[in-house]
Formats: sequence, C-alpha cells, structure tokens
Amino acid sequence: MPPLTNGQGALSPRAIPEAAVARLAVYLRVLSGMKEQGITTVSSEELSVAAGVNSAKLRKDLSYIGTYGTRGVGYEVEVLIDQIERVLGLTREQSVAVVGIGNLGHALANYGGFPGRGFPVTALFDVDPDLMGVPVGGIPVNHIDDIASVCAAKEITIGVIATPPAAAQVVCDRLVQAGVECILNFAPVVLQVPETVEVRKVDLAVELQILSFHQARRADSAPSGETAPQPRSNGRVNGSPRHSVENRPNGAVVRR
Amino acid sequence: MPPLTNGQGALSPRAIPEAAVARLAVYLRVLSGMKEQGITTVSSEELSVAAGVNSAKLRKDLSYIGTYGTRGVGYEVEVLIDQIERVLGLTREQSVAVVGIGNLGHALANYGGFPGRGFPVTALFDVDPDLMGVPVGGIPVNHIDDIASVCAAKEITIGVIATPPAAAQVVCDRLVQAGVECILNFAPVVLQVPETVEVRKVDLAVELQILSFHQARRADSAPSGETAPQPRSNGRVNGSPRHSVENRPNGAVVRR
DNA sequence: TACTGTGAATGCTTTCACAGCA
DNA sequence: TGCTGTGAAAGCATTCACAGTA
Repeated sequence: MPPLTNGQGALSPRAIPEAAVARLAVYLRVLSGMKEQGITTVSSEELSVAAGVNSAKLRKDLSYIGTYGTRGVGYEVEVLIDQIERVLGLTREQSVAVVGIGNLGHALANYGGFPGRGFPVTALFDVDPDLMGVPVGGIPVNHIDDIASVCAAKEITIGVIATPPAAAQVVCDRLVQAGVECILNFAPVVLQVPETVEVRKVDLAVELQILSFHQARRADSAPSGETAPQPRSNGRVNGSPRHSVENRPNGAVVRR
Repeated sequence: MPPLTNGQGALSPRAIPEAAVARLAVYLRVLSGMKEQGITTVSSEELSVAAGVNSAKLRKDLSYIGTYGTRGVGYEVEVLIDQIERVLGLTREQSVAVVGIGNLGHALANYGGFPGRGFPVTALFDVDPDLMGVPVGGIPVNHIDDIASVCAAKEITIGVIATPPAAAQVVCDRLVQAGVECILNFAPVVLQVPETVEVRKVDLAVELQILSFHQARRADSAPSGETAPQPRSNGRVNGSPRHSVENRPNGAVVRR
C-alpha cells in the first residue's frame, strides 16, 4: 500500500534489498583486488564475471546505491569502492569482540583484521581462567564477567559468538546487555534477541547438509554407470559466461 | 514453459526450493535436540518457534518432503528426523576433507564430526612439509600432492577449502580433479568450477559487512540522543511470538 | 558505438486463510 | 476442537530488453 516508503519507517532515499547488500560486499572485495592491480576502470560485464554474478544483476545492485557509471565506458574502480564503503557503513571503523576462545575463536582472533579493512578484533572473552591474560593473536583474553566494561572501553560494535552451543544464549544476553547490537553467531543455536539487535549466523553443519542434499539429488538422477560426466575444460577461460551461476548466499562461477 | 518439471531435468516428485532446504537442516538440528530431551511429538507452532521461523513457513517446508503430520495432533519427532535425513541425503555418510591446516583448518579438524551426525572429517591436506604426518584432531596431515589418491581411498565426497585466498582456486581445481563434487569454500575468492560441482561459500568479512550495513542504517535513522531504545524484557518468554524474524539464511527469533 | 540505468516481465519465496481430517 | 496441508495472494528478487547517453 505505501509505495514510496521502504518498510523501515521513514521514506529514506536508499532502500537496498537485503540480497543486494550481501553482493555489494562481494563487489567491494573484487574491486579492492582490482585497485591493487592498478585497474582504474571496469565495465559491468567485467566486474560481474569477477564477482560471479550476471551483469544485469550487478548493474541493478549498483543502481540501488546511486549512478556512478559512465555510459559507453564503465565504472571508476575508486569511485565504486568509496560508494560501496559508504553504503555499508565502513567509513566508521567497527571494533569486534570474539567470545569463546576455543579452536574457532583462535582462528578468528588470528584472522588479522579480516581481509582488508574495517573490522579489527580488539577484545577476546572466555570463561576459562587459564586463558586470562594470555594474548591470542596479540590480544589479551578477558573474563566474560568483564564484558560490559571492556566492551564499553573498546567501543565494541560487533560481537562474535564462538562458544559451545550451551553457552551461546547466555553470552548473547551479556553482549546485548553490554550494548552490542550486531552479533555473528557460530553456535548451532537459534538466538533470542530484542528487536534492536541484528543477528547473522554461520552454521557449518547446515552448510554441509545443503551440499549433501545436492549430492544426493545428483546421485538419484544420475542415469547409470560410475563414470560421472566431468566436462573439465581447465584453463581459467571465461570465454562464454554461460550458466554463470550464483545459487544462494553461496556463489561460484560455473566454468566449462 | 515446462510447468511440471523442476528445472533439474526430470520431473522428479520432489522439487524442494533451495530456501527450504537450508531450513530443513535447521529443523533437523532442533528436532534432534528435542529427541534427546525425550520429546516425542511436536506441533508446527512449537517447532517453528524453536527454529526461529513462523509456523506457516515451517508447514510449507515440511509439505515439500511429504505429509507426515497428524491433523489435530502434530508431528512425531522421530518420523520427522528420519524423513529430513532421507531428503538431505544423510543416510549415506559423507566423508569430509579439509585443505589448509592453518588456524581455521585446525578448528574444522577438531570440530568433532560436526554437530551430531553424518560428516566425519577423515582427511587433511596442506603444503607445509612441517605439518606432514603430525595428526590434527586425530587425523594425519597429508601433502596436497597426494590429494587424488587419498580422496579416492577415503571416499571423500566433500572438500573444505580453508587456505589463503591465493591458493584457493588451485586447491579447488585439484579437488575437482580428485572427483570431489561438493565444496565448502572459506577463502574470500569466487571459485570457478565445472557445472557438475556444487560450491557453497562462507565469507566472514562479508558477514561482518552486512552487519555493518544494518548498524549504519540504524545509526542514520536514529532520531537523536545517545540513549538508544533498548526494550530489554529478558527472561526467555516466548509469550507473544511477535515479529518472529528470520532475515536471510540468517535467523534469530526476535524476543521482546 | 559501447555500455549504463531502469521499467516491465518473470520467477521465487513467504504469508494468508481456510478446508479437511484425527 | 485443534492442528495439518495447501491453494491463492502478496511480496521480493532476478532477468530481460531497450532507451538514454558519453
């Protein structure tokens, strides 16, 4: 009924579809790589191939953030990078806290500021007294009881939950109490949060199960014989960008 | 044009939407937890709340795999578990290989068979000679040059790429050559694969950037003042399942 | 001429709402 | 009566295809 608003309340000028936001982050990564290689201009076709989407989708996505291309030419890499960073809110740096310093927590703490820019891990928490003080990836581990004060002091805006499932909800509650409004959850648990808090989850078992589903489907519909079709035409050719798939929040160019 | 087929070619009886598959995996996890608690029967309402979706969506999702409920009563937990496992292809066990034994690779190797069932990690690969033979999580590390023979011997069906970005495509090519048709990619790279291979990706930086976007939006549209609204009505009440959100392949019940 | 930006068309996904059954 | 299963409606997302422009 209200065709001019965006559901977020105010009739803000930017109502970017959720799906497009995820892809913008991918474009940004690809563009950064291009910039490093000294590429200054790129067409929607080139960028879309590099990002594993089709060019129409890419142009539509970019149109949500404004019109920064030049017809007949393409986009300036730097301009696009700046604009996507602006839209994704990467101008202000976000400090990340990781809770749960097991195997995964270690991996995250050492991930080194995350590919490129914007997300320094600046605080670590656990319950294990043996871990206290010992730095992991250069950052000391704090006790989870200090979460409120440490998060306030370090201006944490993003909390990452890497605890065992049983602890995840409690940790989540504490993060929320400490004022954290963005949470990335690796524990296989459905978190309960107030409406003001944004949660994303990464569930490795679910990812594997989705792969398993497709594997099973393939096995079922396989005509017969053991020799599966393997049209392996190696050699990074992007000649005919046929079937340039992007399944779900997944994505990988199909080569042939 | 072909209204009876499912795009996969044959007019198979089960054309389960991609989005539903991801949720079925979540339902399975929740149901397994219920089974452990001795719960034998569950209604769509109860299960949907526990899984963080609304009940209509849950019922629709379950309808794709068949009709296993009893009107007026609900679903039998065991029956549902069996059926979802069947559809997801979890009856045949899938062996997983992890390539790249850095921090993340360690974490994955130690992930202990993945929550519950079906995905034993049985092979590890790296290029670093220092790692060879040393077991990680009880599994010896092999050199990547042996990938074909080891994958064949261990009947690997799923490959997990946890290498630095620069190595990811080469590793992917090798996995594909070794006959692996399901790949879970943690490297921030768009992989090129033949059509027969299914890729899913997990990109931590992208996840953080999506959170950052929502954070920024919130900050923009905040009326004024520093005191953000924090309607923290703690105490795991699911009384009014208002606004029971599930954003993207993300998901978390909104509590209030 | 070559490539962007975008309405309109198509195709998925979610939600509604209710018929049907234990 | 209470809850499932499902057509039909509504809402998003993707793709098409072409007008517009440097």
